[in-house]
Amino acid sequence: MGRRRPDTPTLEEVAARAGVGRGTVSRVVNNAAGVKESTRRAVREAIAELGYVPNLAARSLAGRRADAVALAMTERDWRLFGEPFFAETVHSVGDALAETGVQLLLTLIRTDDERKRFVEYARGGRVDGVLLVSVRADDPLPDMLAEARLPTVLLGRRSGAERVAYVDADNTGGARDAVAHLLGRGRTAIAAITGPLDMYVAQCRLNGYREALERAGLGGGPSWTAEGDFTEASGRRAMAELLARHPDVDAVLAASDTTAAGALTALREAGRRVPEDVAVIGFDDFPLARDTVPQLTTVRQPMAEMGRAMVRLLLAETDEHRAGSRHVVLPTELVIRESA
Amino acid sequence: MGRRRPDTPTLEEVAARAGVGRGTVSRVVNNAAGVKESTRRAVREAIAELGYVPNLAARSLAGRRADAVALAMTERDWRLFGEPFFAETVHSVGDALAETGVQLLLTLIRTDDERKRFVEYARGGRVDGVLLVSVRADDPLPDMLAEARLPTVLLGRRSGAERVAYVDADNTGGARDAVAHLLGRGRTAIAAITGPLDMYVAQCRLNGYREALERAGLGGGPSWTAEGDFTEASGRRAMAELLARHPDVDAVLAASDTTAAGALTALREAGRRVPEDVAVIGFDDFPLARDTVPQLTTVRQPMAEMGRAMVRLLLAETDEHRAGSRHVVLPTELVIRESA
DNA sequence: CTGAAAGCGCTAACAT
DNA sequence: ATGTTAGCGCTTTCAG
Repeated sequence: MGRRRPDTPTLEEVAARAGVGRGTVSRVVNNAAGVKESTRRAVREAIAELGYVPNLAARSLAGRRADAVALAMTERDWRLFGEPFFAETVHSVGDALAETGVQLLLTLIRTDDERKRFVEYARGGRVDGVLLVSVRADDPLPDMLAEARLPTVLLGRRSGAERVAYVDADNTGGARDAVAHLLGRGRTAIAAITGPLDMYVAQCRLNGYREALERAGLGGGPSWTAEGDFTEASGRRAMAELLARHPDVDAVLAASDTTAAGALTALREAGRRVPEDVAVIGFDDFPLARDTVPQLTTVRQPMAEMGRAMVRLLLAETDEHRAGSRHVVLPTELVIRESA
Repeated sequence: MGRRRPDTPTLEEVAARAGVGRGTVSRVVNNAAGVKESTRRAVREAIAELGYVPNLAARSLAGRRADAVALAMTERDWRLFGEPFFAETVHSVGDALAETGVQLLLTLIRTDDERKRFVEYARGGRVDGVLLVSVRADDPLPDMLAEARLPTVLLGRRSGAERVAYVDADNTGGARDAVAHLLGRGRTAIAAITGPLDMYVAQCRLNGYREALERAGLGGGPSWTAEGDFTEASGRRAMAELLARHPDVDAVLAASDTTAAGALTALREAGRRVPEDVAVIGFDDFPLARDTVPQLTTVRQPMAEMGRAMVRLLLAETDEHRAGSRHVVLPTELVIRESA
């Protein structure tokens, strides 16, 4: 056996010190019912005196939870790291987890090798489950995890027929509402800057955009959309393209806050006024964007609820409760700041 | 005991299937020497057939490494998440770790409660060590970890008398070189936008700036410096302040790439030309900034080496090798793109 | 309400 | 070269 840390007291030592059995100490540590208050206090005292901290490896091994969940993201989405969407996701999941005493572990997966290693890590019992953020439709990771029978929850579906548990917003409805709003304000030359079209979320928003236009008998055609990747730079580039193709554009639906910010820059560079001349609506509505472009109309995703829902689904899978549906779609909300 | 996963084979089952003892299987799994090639192959086969994956909790408990290290960051530095510096750090640490088969876990620590929980998690034996990024001078976390005798390595010192193992760049020297370069180009009205002055890295860069000026007999005075926080927004604001105080400024040393980008924006807004009119030097030199402001002169930190050094120090502490110094200061390098 | 005892799956020493 | 054995520290029945 490897060296032990002689400065790390064990449950047994606490028990000896408190003059009780190990089982009792275990019960106290885990806040289990059925321990006389005086005993409980004595044990607590011994714990404090010895500076006892439970060995988590032993605890996992003995069969309880790992008390940790992983939030994994793949390399292609690495830039999400800098996006408010990701920051907000981590925050909301962290908040939801805080109450449960579960440690949140972020992992970045870049190569297939790392993908494999991560699955082994997870299968090894070091996490209770895995949260996956905005996975590409062709990413094998969710299936690898499912095959390993690991509780998994996706933020964002990979397709309309997603079988892994997921939490998503009503992207189609949100886009439809946004375009309907613009139409209601008299805009008719409405363009769209999409997200990466190999992501279902981007397809949904594009569909919502098209549906709203079709209902108004205004089919836009492919030249009215440009693909971006949620970043500001892509929004700027896409807007420039759209302006070149359609100088008469009078409104734009952008894939995200950040994309919208990029679009605004391009519009200003082209000497267009926002929103008088061209109205812009973006998805997300994060504080960052709100500060930067206060006049922006946005479609809000209920981030806090999404985090809560993800954690709820994951814990349900962990407990094998199967409590309710494994799929959650939350409503979006149009946030109007200024007449568009 | 809680439910076991009947679909998760154990070492023992592999041993039975391969017709060998558990010890042999363990040796094969851990690539230990001293196993006949034919046996090794037989065991590998059994492993594949059963889909065996080692239980990491059991492995840790039995005394070996946790095969994971945590990279922790505190809430105040949350915005670093979006900064290339942080992304680059994670990448370089990830690369250095990839060769060793150790899982990198990122953890965000927001409250004192989470700080405590994280220390318990780490003390619980779930990580071999902790990497800390740009800690504030007054953060208790490093000391909490040291007290728990957990291998810890800081990226960036908290002070000149740092006792915890660290990796840092020669910030004073880098700033001095940068200012010397500017002086050599005939610039004399040189301002500085610093990082948060409760961070040692910011103090060092400020000192380097002052030293270089003093050597040239050009003491700047406090009105020539403005404090930022490494973000672009702070750089823009600080530059505006400096311009208001000293319209005759002809060069600026910025705390980071990103800060420099903000300063450039402010300069452009004020109608100044860069670098003809005002030369700007930023720290870091990341691809992002290079793309955005190609004419920027920068002081480069050797990120890849920093990652390697952090991992090396951490593993040395883990192995109790105490191989060499626990403190590493790497040289910076002035990257000149255009005459300043 | 509490103590004793049986593992959890693995590693590392010790035999063979 | 390989099998056997003794724990690692904890949770959880099962008796008292």
